[in-house]
Amino acid sequence: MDRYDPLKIEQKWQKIWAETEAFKAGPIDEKLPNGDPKPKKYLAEMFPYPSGAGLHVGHVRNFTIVDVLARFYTQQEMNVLRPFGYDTFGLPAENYAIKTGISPQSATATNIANFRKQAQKLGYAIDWSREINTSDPEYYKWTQWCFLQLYKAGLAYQKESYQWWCPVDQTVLANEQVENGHCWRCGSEVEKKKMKQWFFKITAYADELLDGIDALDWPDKIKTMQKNWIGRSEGAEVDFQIADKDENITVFTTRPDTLFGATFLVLAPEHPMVSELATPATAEKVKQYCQDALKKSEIERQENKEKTGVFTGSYAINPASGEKIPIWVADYVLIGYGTGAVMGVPFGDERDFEFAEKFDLPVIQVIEAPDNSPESSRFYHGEGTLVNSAQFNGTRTEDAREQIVAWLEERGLGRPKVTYKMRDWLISRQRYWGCPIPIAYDKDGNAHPIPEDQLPVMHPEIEDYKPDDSGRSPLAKAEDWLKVTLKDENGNDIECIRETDTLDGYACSSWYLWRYVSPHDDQAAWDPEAIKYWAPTDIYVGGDHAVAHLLYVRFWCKFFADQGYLPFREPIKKLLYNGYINAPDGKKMSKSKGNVIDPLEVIESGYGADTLRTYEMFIGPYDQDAAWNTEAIGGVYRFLNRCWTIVFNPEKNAADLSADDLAARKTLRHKTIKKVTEDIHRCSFNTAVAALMEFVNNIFAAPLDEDKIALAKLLKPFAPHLASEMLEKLGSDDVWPTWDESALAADTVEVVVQVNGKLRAKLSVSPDLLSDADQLQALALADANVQKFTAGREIRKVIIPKAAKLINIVV
RNA sequence: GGGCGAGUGGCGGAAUUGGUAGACGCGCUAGACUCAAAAUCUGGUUCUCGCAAGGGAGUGAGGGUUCGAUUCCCUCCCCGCCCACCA
Repeated sequence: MDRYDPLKIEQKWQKIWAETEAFKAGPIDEKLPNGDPKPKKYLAEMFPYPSGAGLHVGHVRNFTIVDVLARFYTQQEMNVLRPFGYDTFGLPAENYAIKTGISPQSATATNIANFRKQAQKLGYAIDWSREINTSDPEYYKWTQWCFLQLYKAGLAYQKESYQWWCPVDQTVLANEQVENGHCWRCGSEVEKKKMKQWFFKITAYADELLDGIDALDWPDKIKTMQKNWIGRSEGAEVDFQIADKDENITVFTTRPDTLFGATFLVLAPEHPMVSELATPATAEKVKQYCQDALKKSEIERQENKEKTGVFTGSYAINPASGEKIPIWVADYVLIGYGTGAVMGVPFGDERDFEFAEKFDLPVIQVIEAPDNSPESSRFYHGEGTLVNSAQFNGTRTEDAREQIVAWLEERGLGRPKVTYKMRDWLISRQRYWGCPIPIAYDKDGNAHPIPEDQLPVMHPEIEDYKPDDSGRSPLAKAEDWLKVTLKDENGNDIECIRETDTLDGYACSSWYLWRYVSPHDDQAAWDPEAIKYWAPTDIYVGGDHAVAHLLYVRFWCKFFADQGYLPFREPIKKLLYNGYINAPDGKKMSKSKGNVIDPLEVIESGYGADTLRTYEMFIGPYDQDAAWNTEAIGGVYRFLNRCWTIVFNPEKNAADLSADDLAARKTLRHKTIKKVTEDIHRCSFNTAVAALMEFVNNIFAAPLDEDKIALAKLLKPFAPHLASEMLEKLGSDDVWPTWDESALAADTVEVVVQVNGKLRAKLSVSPDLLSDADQLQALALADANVQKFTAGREIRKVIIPKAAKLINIVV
């Protein structure tokens, strides 16, 4: 007798799917049989970086979620776009090249081939005709085009500033790539370095990026993280005149109501006015302090919250009180936020209070807390009424904020101001393996865009990938490639040198979801008709990049919508943020710990791809982390084996069911169809699989043909090879089954009887009785066990809720 | 320090709108098949008292609302993640 042989079945169907191009998305004008346009679903995972290690179980979870949904919607006769691609630029390939001498181009090609082969072994319903690769000139030509659009609109610009610099990878990093003062890639401590760099002006969209978050069908966790990252705060700028000088220092504050309590000013060490404010007596000390602060790593600045600072020797005038107040320099003030200068209000701000205590600066109480407030009187940052604030005394702090700003504004000393924690996106990288920036410089150093008809700026092949601390990328070594002749507006030649920095990889991934709609288009980044039909992406699945990538895609979407290239302003309708799969010991899988589970080994050990896929869906809720359980996967295999037996083992086919059994079976079948359908809709994949297991346990001894067909159809998104084999044997199509509400009602229903909320009996009654409260109550009270608890007591209340088959007797 | 999420049997987890706590799976266990084992099949499996029928306890701890709370509210404990001198 045959046995369930997953590897044989899977090979057979993978071959059929490849030969028939089974998962090619339909045309954008595809019609239903009745002539209506076919509804579409566009699903995608966050495309992988194809590492040399191949797919890991985390990829499998991520891709399988997309695959279950893609197959589910396909079986529901929708036009499904389920593409796949590779995010190939980046440091690992380059570091590998430095170590081995194998070029990133060649390593990438090898890794892609391996990833493709592995994804095919998992039976994914991918439209392979749409494969993309960000380091392919056909693709990065259009990344460069996107850059030029941003450049033309003034949203790509150069600025000299202090930047995070990773001394090991020898490149600058974006804020988002610095984690706790360490490089996100190599983990080494980062430094600040002053350099001229390219930026995208993401802050131009700060408000829209923030305001759009609430309406997104995304996990709250991600939404909160994005909000915090943008970090909008409303306040005011206030100008403090420098004493005896005709110059101002402008500060940002969210608490203008406490202005009268400002007893000093503090500037960040990097503030441009610091050296000018130092007096001959303090100059040496100030200079020393600023140099030390710059040298200090961000770690040290963060870890050591003990306030430090130095007096500049200069004074400013508090515009409200007219008092002369000292100007200090301290590293607790950050140059990148607000104006890089703050007013010190020790009474109203804990940090300013610590600073004032340490350096013996005066504290003026400016807020009186409400009587019942337990706050200490030494400082208080809550709401209250103003004191020691001249004409504003007695005003509530909430009102005073507006009034004081208005008062300042009338006198030209201040204005309302909104600031953001989010900075512009630093995009230049001094590395080889990235998309070349399509810019060249003339002999005077002026930047010129490369004309669109000369794209792509090809990535030059070089021998030596090593970066150095020159601040220039290895591209500078490609001498022939460097030189380019451009034309000025009069048609005269300009000799130029190309930009040698490359683009942050996040730029490449900021638009790939749109490339998928027309991946081989050589006329445009994306086809306007195709984008109108397919985009925005309906469901996007990933477990990483909560802020960076997912914020950048939204930014580019809004930008290209403004340019008229996209007919929508949010790129992703629904986001599924899947959890990690950890090692059996609950720790993160890592090569060094030797606890990595290799999905290909799981498949080839005999379990097959269907078991692996189904197990990863069954392992727990998709959005929670889960630990791999080497034994539990056997349970899923046994389940699929039973599915196989039901269809292929004829001995189990003899059904000899009574009329009652047949009716109960019909109810069960329709219930299961409903449960699985609804569970997939709400992405509760683990309970959908559980419902199928329950169904199989119930029908196993005597399956009907209808049961087998329903089972195979419902199973197909999870275990597509086995289900296809079953459907072929059964001679059935794979159209998703529907349930009949009327078939869900069983002949008898169970009603639970509680006395004082405790379960005392279960009654089996006809469904008609559910609406007959009196008779139900009579039946319940007649039950022997119920009477044990009601005997001799007065029945005070009987509750029969509509929503539940339950009766609660209160005595 | 701030924000978010979570805490349910030996384990992973289920309970969708306040209505039978523990679905499904692992593990364990008894039986069938077998010379035997594996595989497979059929039962049992929260703890506890009881031969059983049945009783008592029970969703991190304590309190509250309710006829009824894993679910809602308050206080606290522990774990995980994210942000963190952002004025």
